[in-house]
Amino acid sequence: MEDTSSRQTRDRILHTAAELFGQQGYSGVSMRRIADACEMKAGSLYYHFGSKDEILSEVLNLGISKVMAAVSQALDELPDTATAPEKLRAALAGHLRALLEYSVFTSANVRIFGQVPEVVRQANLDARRAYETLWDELLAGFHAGGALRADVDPRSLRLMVIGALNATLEWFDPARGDVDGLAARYADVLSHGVFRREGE
Amino acid sequence: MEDTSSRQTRDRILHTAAELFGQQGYSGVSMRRIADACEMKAGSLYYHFGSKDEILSEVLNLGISKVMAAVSQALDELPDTATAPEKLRAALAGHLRALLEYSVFTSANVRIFGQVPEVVRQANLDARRAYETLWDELLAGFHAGGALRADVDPRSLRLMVIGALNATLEWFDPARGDVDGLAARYADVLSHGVFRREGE
DNA sequence: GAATCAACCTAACGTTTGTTAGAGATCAGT
DNA sequence: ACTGATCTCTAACAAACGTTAGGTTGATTC
Repeated sequence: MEDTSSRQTRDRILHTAAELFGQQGYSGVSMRRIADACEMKAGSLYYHFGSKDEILSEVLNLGISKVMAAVSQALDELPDTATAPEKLRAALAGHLRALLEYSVFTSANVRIFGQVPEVVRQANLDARRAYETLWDELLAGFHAGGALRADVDPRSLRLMVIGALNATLEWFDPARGDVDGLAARYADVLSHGVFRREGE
Repeated sequence: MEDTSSRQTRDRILHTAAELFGQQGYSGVSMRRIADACEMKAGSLYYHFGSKDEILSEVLNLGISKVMAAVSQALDELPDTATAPEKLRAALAGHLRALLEYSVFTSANVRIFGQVPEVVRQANLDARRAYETLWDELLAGFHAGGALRADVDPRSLRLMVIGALNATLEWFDPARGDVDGLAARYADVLSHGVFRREGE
């Protein structure tokens, strides 16, 4: 990735568009608003992108690749001796950091994917499936290793976990709370449940 | 609530708008599209509603009141002898039934609340707070009764639970799965966690 | 049967939408 | 100083937007 001035404005457009899409929805944001926020005119956007859909598509794809990289890295940094609960917590933290801390693309993806034109949604599905596979393999490892309870389906668990994480976007403010602490609490509840055990 | 013919088309407009808003976002749906789906002309909508925002506002408020009624009823139908896990499961089932099975208003609310004009969001906040209080009281009851683990904060738990439930909207298809079963699995994971206990 | 009313339609308003063509600006290489 | 490429602007296009005023319809009331 070269770092020309053209590339910089291109990135700025994508970053701005992701922010606005996440706040107001796809149709709620016009090309002129994006251009305004980039201190440009609407027509100039078309030098860098062929259409509004093309911006959206790139925003969505970036969203998945960022969160996928974050989770992969979090898992890679773990020692080989890490237990299943430790791996789970690391993966949660990776996902939450991308979602809440540094990736407007990931948060935009989560927020607007459901209301995006069919064509663009299709173009994002491959990336999404790859990310889901990452999780499925992690959870399948837990399952195969006997760490998971036998009556917990790994695939359903993936949907539940990722869903629960994505929902934090609606209320968690990273400026007022610690993301890693949040991940730890989620991992704890998921691992051990919320109710006191008998005999405690 | 009288059942005049005017009231019926009014309800039809609200129902249709909720469906479309949930699928395409608020700005993604025009008055003409709503009117089309209702077999009317756009201008006629203004006989029943003062503006598009007014439709949206009513959709959002209906969404909360429906899910609140569903959870209240699910809890009321429980015998007084019900345990904390049983109450939790009943509340989850009520929320999920409204969200996934019969209330397009609730699902629309969950999907678009984050990207709605400021004024309309404010107008929905009172209802939302009332619903949150319902959950807070339930969980505070668990806490006071000693059912909850001491290191689990009831308020954080509420955010986690409702978020996890709302996220099912993105993948669960009520035509292909059993909502009560889903609620049972969620309640089970939340209650006891996903990992095998030592000594099992 | 004339008058009244609720419910809907028609036709238009001013604005905003995504997009395009072509004209300017900026700057590096010669 | 000139050329060419790169980047942005201006100005406009047709279409769609939310909204409104006034007319048409069919049923109800006197």
